[in-house]
Amino acid sequence: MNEMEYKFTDIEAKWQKIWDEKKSFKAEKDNRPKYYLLEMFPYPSGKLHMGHVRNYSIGDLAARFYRMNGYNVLHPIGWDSFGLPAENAAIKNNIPPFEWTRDNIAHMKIQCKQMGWSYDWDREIATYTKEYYKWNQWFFIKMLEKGLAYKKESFVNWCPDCNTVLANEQVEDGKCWRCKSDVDQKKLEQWFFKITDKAEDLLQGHETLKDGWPERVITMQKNWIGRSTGLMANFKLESGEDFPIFTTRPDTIFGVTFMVIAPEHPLLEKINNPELKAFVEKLKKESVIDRTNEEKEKEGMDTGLKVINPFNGDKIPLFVGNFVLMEYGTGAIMAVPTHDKRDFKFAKKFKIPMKVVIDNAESPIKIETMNEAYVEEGILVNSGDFSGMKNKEAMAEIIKFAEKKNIGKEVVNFRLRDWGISRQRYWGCPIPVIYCEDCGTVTVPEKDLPVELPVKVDFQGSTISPLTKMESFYKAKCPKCGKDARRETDTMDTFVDSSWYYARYSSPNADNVMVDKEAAKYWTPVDQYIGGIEHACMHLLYARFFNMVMFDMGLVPTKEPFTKLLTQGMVCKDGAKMSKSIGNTVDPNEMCLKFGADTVRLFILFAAPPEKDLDWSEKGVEGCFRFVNRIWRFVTAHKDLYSADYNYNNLTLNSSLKKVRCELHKTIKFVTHDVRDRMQYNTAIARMMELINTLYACSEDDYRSEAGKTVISEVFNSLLKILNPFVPHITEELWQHLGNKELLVNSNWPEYSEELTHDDEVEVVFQLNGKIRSKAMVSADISKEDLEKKALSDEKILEMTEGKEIVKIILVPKKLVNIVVKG
RNA sequence: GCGAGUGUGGCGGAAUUGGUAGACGCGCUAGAUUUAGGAUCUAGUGUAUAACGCGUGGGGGUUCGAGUCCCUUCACUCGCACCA
Repeated sequence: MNEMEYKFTDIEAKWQKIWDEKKSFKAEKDNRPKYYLLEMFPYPSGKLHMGHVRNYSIGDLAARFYRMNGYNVLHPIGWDSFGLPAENAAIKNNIPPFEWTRDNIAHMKIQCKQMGWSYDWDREIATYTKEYYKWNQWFFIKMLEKGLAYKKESFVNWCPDCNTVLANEQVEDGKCWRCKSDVDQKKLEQWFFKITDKAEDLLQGHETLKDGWPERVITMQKNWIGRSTGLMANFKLESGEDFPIFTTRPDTIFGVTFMVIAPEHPLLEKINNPELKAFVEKLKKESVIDRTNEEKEKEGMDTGLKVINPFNGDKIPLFVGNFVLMEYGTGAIMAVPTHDKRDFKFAKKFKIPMKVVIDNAESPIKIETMNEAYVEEGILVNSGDFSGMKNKEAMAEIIKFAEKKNIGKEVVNFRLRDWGISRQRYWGCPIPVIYCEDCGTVTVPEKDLPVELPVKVDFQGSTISPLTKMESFYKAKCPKCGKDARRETDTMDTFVDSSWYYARYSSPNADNVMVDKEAAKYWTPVDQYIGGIEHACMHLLYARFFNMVMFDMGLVPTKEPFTKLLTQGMVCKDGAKMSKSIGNTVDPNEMCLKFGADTVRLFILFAAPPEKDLDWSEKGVEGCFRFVNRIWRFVTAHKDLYSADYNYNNLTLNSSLKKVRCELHKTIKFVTHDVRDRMQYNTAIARMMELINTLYACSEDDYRSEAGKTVISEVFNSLLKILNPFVPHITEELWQHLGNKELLVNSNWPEYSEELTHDDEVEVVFQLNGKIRSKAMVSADISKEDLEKKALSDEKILEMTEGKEIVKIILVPKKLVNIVVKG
């Protein structure tokens, strides 16, 4: 066997074992500046997929980079281990979710180590352990005490055949994915977190995040929160009863010709009309997504009731409609068909009269010829004293008028809804509440926490949560009066688990507190967070909300949990997202067996910049494998020339060695910049490939000279270090081959000399009217005058400017001379 | 529907501040080496009716100069509150 051969399997296993034994990545508090790098923790689905490989390879590169740059790096991992897939697997294969999850974690942990990711495994956490979810329960109680948790009735997708709640993704075309029966909307008592209480804070926080977060994530969150100022107008029913509605378009209030209420509106219960009742029941069955879909036919029916517009006294009909949601505003809207697309369609369908109140000065609007709503700006008409005003100005004026006349007031409204956390499922954190006939809703006392989730369960092929059938779980004593009572069998949304895990990593084993304040003070906030863009609104908003509450409680030192955020793109193949259902997945394990983890990591970092979608290509992986082999061959072939204590005293370099050295320093400069300032890893790798190409281009004789040995030594010394965060195993092995005793992971990132990055000569282009006509090599420090002279005396330029008038000359040092000519 | 993105060679992508479009890699072509294949090394590779030509989804604009800025238009992708 050739000892020069690159045996990646042995090499990778060897270094993984050494890092593990030496606990090379253990993070402990010390005097160095800390750097907390976190990737969104995985759901233990069974085995790693390429999305994981991408996410964690990006993070690992950064972690290793900051470690080499003198930071005390915290780089932890854990498992988001509650959730629906474990239940589905349990029903299908008759394995309890606990066992399924535990085994998946064990397997994926091995896989993580095989990728060479530098985690502090002593800080591993899993949300399905009682040591973790106990603090979910504790926090829930705190939220309740603060008035930030409450219970209310809310709707769920309900399959009457399976007798169970369905997630949105389990509803396909309004039918249950398992039994294909029609899905109902069922009203249930559910727990909510009052995230709307922090809506203003969440918006304000964006100010502190704007330097570290992608602009588009902030924009998405702002839109998701959807703050709008509008008018709460006091319409009245004919009976005199108050009927307030919220509108963001008070300027159109004189044009209201009908009103619409949500099918869930309580007013409907008072109307005794069997036909209407049946219709309302039908509407209630539609899912929210369908109802708000503009494509979908607008359904509605006249309730027979009339409403009075307090601004002009108009008596208008009240409809019930599927597109109005009880959750938003007051569950009722005023409809202005002439100036709202949805209202227009609805009015046409039900032949409701219309009234123009905003007119276009250039081409006046006529109702008879209107075939769509006029939603542009304009001048108010038919609007009492406000007629003639610009509609934008009228908004504020009408609100002012309403407040003075006491027929309405300015209200800030949010699109953001409170966060429903109840799940009628087994595999989640139990909600620590007991229902007593006498005392009502009673929280479980802190000393009795955690409320343990039983792990020995049998689904018996059914989708219904086993907790509801398990007496030993739901039978409880009331903590207040001691009487027999019933325990809550709903569990928490798994987003609760993932809303504070980043803080837990600072003190993962604390058994008396949720988060150790001192530890959190040192380690949090997360300096760099990395995960998919799909979490832009939900997870990232929930976590920010939790952190604000934890900040208020003094548990964490900052309001915001994640200083910088990187959203990585998807991994695609054949033009579509890699997914099991499409069947275009590539198994990371197989790739590692074929090429080694170093190559797989390198490819995934090289194929696209982190933020963009990445196209998987095995040919591309082979290309990276070639590059890794080129490094291996070059270093092993020249290792006898290396010495750790090289120096350049009294040495002069010939031009090719000078070029090698210049390329080295340029490479260090650009890689450092790309990794630290731009997080643009694909170009960093391209730079290193160029350096390897340069190394191969220089002659053996040059390398074998005294000066060459010194250059080789400097090159190896720096190159292996800058390559290390990308391909940690092979570089560590080569580093050892060179005779170094210290681990490369403990070495420092190399410095570069700015002076050495400068070329003696640069190529400058000569343009005529912006088009390149000639090029020349010039000394890098040529004066402007000389450069201009050189351009004007260039043969090609002389030829082409002959007989023409030179109007202007533009000079960009080291780049170009542009001569502007006339005629 | 609402919200957010992306369009550059045969392909993945590069171009950091408006300044040489196509770095780097894949693929392809030729050569060297090899019994052959593979591997490796070297050279070439946007297009072309070969010109002071054309070229960053299409059209228009600003500028000495536009992939980059502005207007407009088309196509595709992702998220939407019980998947995580």
